Amino acid sequence: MGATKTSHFTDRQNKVATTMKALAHPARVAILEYLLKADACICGDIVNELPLAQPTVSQHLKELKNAELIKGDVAGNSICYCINEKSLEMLQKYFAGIAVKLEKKKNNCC
Amino acid sequence: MGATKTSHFTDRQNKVATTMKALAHPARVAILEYLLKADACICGDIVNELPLAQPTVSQHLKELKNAELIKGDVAGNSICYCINEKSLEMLQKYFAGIAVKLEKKKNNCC
DNA sequence: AGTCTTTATCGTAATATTGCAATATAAAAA
DNA sequence: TTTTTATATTGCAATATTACGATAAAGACT
Repeated sequence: MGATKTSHFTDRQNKVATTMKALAHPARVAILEYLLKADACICGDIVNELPLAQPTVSQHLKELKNAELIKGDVAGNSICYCINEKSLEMLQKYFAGIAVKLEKKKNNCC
Repeated sequence: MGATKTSHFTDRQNKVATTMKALAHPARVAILEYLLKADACICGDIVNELPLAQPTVSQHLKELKNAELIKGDVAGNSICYCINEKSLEMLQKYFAGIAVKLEKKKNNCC
């Protein structure tokens, strides 16, 4: 074994897990936070910002893109990566929903 | 190589990534959602709920506990696992903060 | 005491992730 | 067209994760 048994869980649970996995590495968190505060979003800037080699950063960008957390537009010679607002809005709502449910529960256990 | 270069990132970025990693598996998302809706929080119930063997579930529970997303109290013979509200509140605020920053940016790029 | 029930841990095989050097690709500049 | 610049891909070694059978540990119940 060793592979995640995705088929046994709901699409929703797999989607959440996949999105979380994309943020389960400090480099990818750093990329997201950089895109959030920077004016530009050129790949080269991100590579310069991070303490990792260019191929490694490229791989992390690919994973963020696969998870639809960012999108990349060709800008002449380079690529402009930007945050995909929809996915982050989804995450925000997911945790806001959890907070509401927790509020309703009000520690009625443990 | 193969190990994450945590030392090159901020404590905050590593903390976020670690918390996300704990939710980067559908079984752990399912556990969280079960604890959110269930009245009880006994380990055995979780094992019955999930399509995985008992040792596997135990391992996932341990990871959620290490990430401080849940806590486990001994209840006689069994263990009562509950959601750690503080960590989920932290996550909710993290994504709410991102949403605010995105609002301010208002798509001024790409 | 012995037995049952519940949960954790160990050991290990299968698979996935991380990181980077080397190389490929493709548009821009000369 | 050649060269430079920017990014992606390939290949591979090191490490981490996932899953589970076997077994251990610890409280509950005769």
